[in-house]
Amino acid sequence: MAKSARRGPYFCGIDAAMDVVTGKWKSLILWELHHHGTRRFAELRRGLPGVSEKMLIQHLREMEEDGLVHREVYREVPPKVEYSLTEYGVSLNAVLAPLGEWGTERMRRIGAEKVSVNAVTT
Amino acid sequence: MAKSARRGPYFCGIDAAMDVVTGKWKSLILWELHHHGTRRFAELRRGLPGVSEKMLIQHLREMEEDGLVHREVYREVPPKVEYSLTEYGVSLNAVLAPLGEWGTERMRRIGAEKVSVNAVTT
DNA sequence: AAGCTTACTTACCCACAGGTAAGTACCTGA
DNA sequence: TCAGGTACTTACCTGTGGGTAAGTAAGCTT
Repeated sequence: MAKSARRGPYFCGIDAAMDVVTGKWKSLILWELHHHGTRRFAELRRGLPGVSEKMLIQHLREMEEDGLVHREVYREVPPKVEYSLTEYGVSLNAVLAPLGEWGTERMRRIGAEKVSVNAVTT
Repeated sequence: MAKSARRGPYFCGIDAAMDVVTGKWKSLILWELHHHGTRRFAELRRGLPGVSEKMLIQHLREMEEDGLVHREVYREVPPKVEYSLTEYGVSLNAVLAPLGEWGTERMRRIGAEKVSVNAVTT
């Protein structure tokens, strides 16, 4: 193991920012936490249709390492863990917003479909 | 092969935008073209220390497919090809700017090094 | 006629991102 | 007593992103 890193060296700022966002589900996790404020592990899993438990945890751990996500453990049974964005994570989400709008426009432009996130009618 | 794609379906806008930016050198190419306006193949290669010719072309082709980059061929010998950003590419770069600043701040925060892009004293 | 230039193309290879699936510990409800 | 829910952990496997390096076409220079 001993992967992780994400400490450069980088070519430029975008490079450094991308390093933290790269990962199939990271931006989605950011989005999910931003919208719900606080989510439990299983809630996140249900909110990201297709994610495997392994990748979800791995990404959450890395984002915690990077200071984007806060992990709150409640010592109960059954276990309860709540994830939320840190200030830093919120700030990242903020600068991602314009990119998100650009992407939404791109979806219109190329007529891309949206993944059905139905179910979660909660 | 027949890879490429980059047509969704996507979970959200960020997802759709990331799809176009993902690739080790794409954001750097965007940056390079943004700063120089127009660059020849070999100039780009020199501007992105470490990039292989294969990846550079592959990325340029994909970005052309995606409408971000314009490729102008001059039928001369030796061959001359100029790459530049399209309006669409420029607009992507614009929304990436805040992300770039966030990344620059992150580099300060974690004390990351910058890749030396010396040489290119041109 | 050999060599240099540019802009690729092609074949081959490896590391790693990410998926699948089973296992763990603990308690609750049927 | 046993399935079910929580939040993971671990082992294993595969696809592919990206690297290396050699080859190609065409004309100019020496």
